[in-house]
Formats: sequence, structure tokens, C-alpha cells
Amino acid sequence: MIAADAVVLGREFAARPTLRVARALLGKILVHRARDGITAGRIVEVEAYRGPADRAAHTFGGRRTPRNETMWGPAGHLYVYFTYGMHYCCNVVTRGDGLPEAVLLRALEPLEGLALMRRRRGNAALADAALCRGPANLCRAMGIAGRADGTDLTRGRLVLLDAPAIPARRVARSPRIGVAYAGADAALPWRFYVRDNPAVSRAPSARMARSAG
DNA sequence: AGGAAGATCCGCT
DNA sequence: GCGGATCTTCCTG
Repeated sequence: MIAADAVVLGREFAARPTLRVARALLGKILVHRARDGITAGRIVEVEAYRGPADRAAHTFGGRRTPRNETMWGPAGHLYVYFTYGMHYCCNVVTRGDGLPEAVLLRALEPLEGLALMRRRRGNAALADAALCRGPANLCRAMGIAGRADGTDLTRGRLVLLDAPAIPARRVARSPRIGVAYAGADAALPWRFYVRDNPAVSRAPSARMARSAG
């Protein structure tokens, strides 16, 4: 359960260097008080995307498009994008001051609204740990879609709650998933996850690691 | 203008 | 492991 006195994270939490925000997001809680019910989960896997210099980022090279506009805005907002013709993925915008960086939320450990998550996923047989495993599954289970793009996470119905940090011995790092096209940047260890947590998505495949070289 | 590939997932093999 | 779903953006001609 979520503590009744849990504090909503403020803008200053996200307005820091992106790698630090990524690491600090592990253990924090994402809550969505939607019309069809409340869902919440603890963040157990994230990836950092560092703006113009990062070949894997949507804002690589300083590209500014309608899709990535939210990344150019203030920290603490939610950047939601649509991909592969059918999936949404969501990010916490970091930095601010015109630095278009963000942290992709890849997996949550479900805490509240598990029945609603199963309904949204359209699969009543899913194990708890599978409900928010993977960035698109996470969005689906949490009821996050394109209209949530640009939402201010520091107030409103979709927020981040403070919670105890994950101790260093339980945090693992790896290259990011699915960015083999990014050349040398594909090898950067900018994925952070909670070691041995069953809600964490797959490790990078050997094939992906090879093609990243 | 048209084609290709993507910060993905699922079902089948 | 592989292909299909089929939107957004980029690159080429």
C-alpha cells in the first residue's frame, strides 16, 4: 500500500542532471487517478536519454518536432510518444532550460489497481509482475496514452510520489534496450534497474549487444 | 513522393 | 527466433 502521507515530488527532483534523476527515480511511485479508477506502481526500471548529443534520443542533433516538443519544455512533465504504430511509451522530462532530456519509464512493480490494470491489458491471466513490465505495457496498464503528453507530474491526477530510495547494492546498470542503431551510444550503461526484481523487463539480447558494436 | 526503420509486444514455431 | 501490427519521422531522388 501507499503511505497516506506520501509527498508529491516537486519540480526540483526532475530538474537535475538526467543520469542522477534516472537513478533517483528507482523506488519512487507513479500514481494515476483516472476516471476509471486509481492505479499505482513502484518504478523498478528506467533509461536516461540525454538530448542533442545522444544518438539514441529523439532530440539527437537538436531536432525539434511536434512529437518531441514536450522534451524541450520544463522538467517534471510527462513526455508520451507513440511508436511502432500501436504503442505508447512515457518519460519524465529532466533538466529544463532548453536542454531536451528525459528518463524513459520501462517497468513498475504494481501497488494499486491491479484488477484495473488487468482489464486495461485485456488479459486476466497476467501475473502481477507482468502487468507493467516493458514501457508500452506500463502505459497500457496505467491508462497513459497520447493525451497525457505534456502533463505536469508535480500536480494533478498523474503524479510521482516520494518513497525510500533503492540501496546501491540493489541497483544494476546496463546498456539501453533496442537502441542498436545508435552506434557507440548504444553501449552507454544508461539503463538502471532493481536487481532481481521480477517486474523488470528482459536483459539486452546477445544479438542486440553484437549489433550494437 | 515514397520507402525504411523505430526507445515494442504478442503469438507461433 | 520471426513476423505482423501500421504511426511518426527522416532520408533520398
